[in-house]
Amino acid sequence: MSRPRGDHAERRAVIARAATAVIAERGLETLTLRDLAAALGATTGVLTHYFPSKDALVAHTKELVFDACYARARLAAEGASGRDRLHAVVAELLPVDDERRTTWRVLVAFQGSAVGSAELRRAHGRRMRRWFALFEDLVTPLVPAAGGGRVSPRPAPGDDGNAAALGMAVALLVEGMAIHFAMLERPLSAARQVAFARAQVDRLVPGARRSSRRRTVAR
Amino acid sequence: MSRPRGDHAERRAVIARAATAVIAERGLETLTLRDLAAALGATTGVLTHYFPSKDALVAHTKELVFDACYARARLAAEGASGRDRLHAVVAELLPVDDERRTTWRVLVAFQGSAVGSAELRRAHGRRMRRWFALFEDLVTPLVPAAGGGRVSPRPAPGDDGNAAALGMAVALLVEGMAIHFAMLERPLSAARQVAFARAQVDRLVPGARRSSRRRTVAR
DNA sequence: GCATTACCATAACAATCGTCATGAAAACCT
DNA sequence: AGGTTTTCATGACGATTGTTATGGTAATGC
Repeated sequence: MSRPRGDHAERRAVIARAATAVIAERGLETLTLRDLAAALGATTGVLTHYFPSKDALVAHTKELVFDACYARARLAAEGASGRDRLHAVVAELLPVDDERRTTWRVLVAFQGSAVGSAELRRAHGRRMRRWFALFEDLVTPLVPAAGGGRVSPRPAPGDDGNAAALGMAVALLVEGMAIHFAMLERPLSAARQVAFARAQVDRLVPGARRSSRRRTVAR
Repeated sequence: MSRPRGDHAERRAVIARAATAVIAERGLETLTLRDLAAALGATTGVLTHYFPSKDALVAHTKELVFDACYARARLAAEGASGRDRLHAVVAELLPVDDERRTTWRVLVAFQGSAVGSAELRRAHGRRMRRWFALFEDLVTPLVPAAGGGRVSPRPAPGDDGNAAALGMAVALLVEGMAIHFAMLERPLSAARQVAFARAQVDRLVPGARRSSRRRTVAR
């Protein structure tokens, strides 16, 4: 048999990227294979060739968008440590440019489309758990005492002041801010977004005392 | 001309309530006038009689859901003051029962459908601003000093540690928690939700020192 | 009591969408 | 070079959807 001309996966990624652009602009409900093909400068024959169905195309697009967003966050976490690392990840996630703005809008569209299907809700929950685990790792070295029950004597299942709960809260707060900024008509400047997000995240994460290393190294 | 038999607005509200149930269960993209009429035990003739179009029906449903949610929050705020008031509003909003869970799921679906339309995005932004204003009111009496620039000497436009920014952050955090809990397959118990939300909100809102009035009056 | 109007079921229409079959052109392997 | 396979355009089909027209029934006003 003959080898495929181009990279099959790369071709699928190109289609998925075009799909993200169309979704961010015209929404997920009005996404049409014909419109998507037109955005690619092609016809629906391309789409049916690389994807068995529209659902498969949309699912693959969703995976790519989330994975890219998550990978970018993990990459940003490698360069620093401590609070700077948390700040770096937050700054990397915020919708400060067109690419990230479309990313968050597409994620919002996918989240909205997940309410109608238990299967999609479970997948959404799995993705959220990955975010929570990531932010738990970011927050753990910042929480003052690991097990020194300051206020809560018992290590509550998943509630009180442990690092897991704090990471979950930070993740939800950052996600909420990113979504809100991404949905704004006139985008907020990157400096405003980063300043606001850092201030609120720092409020949420303890250890702010003795943080007189004001406006630290991170540029 | 003859008078209308029943209350026209009430009939529209009944239809909108049925629409919320259908949307929370099967999603917004798959919402069909025929399905909605079947859920009402009627046919599409009812819908076309009370709404000029499907878009009008959906828009009215969205308004009703948001207004009910917002009114419930304001009502919960009337009974208490100080930090208890904030706690009461948070507990009132969390998806601790089926009704509130469907409310949040429908709100998520509407948020997702708003990404494709600049008009809907603007309406979404207006609704968010109402949430921010409400939470700013809740948080203002809790912020230590009104204008005593503790860290920020200049009153930044909307960034730093003022009550507006804090209210916005609390609103986004609460919204994020509510959405996350509402999307879970197996719902978290009301006690868990309230305990987690209060702990994180209290972490975000200053003045936690001297709050040794542990687990206060609110039941 | 009669005309009018609200209320709603029914059915048909036009448009749109995902899917699939067909076929042609280009690339690949031997 | 020839056969094979990938790649993709084209067009048609069936299903579904929002919308509209039509008609009937019951309630209301005069």
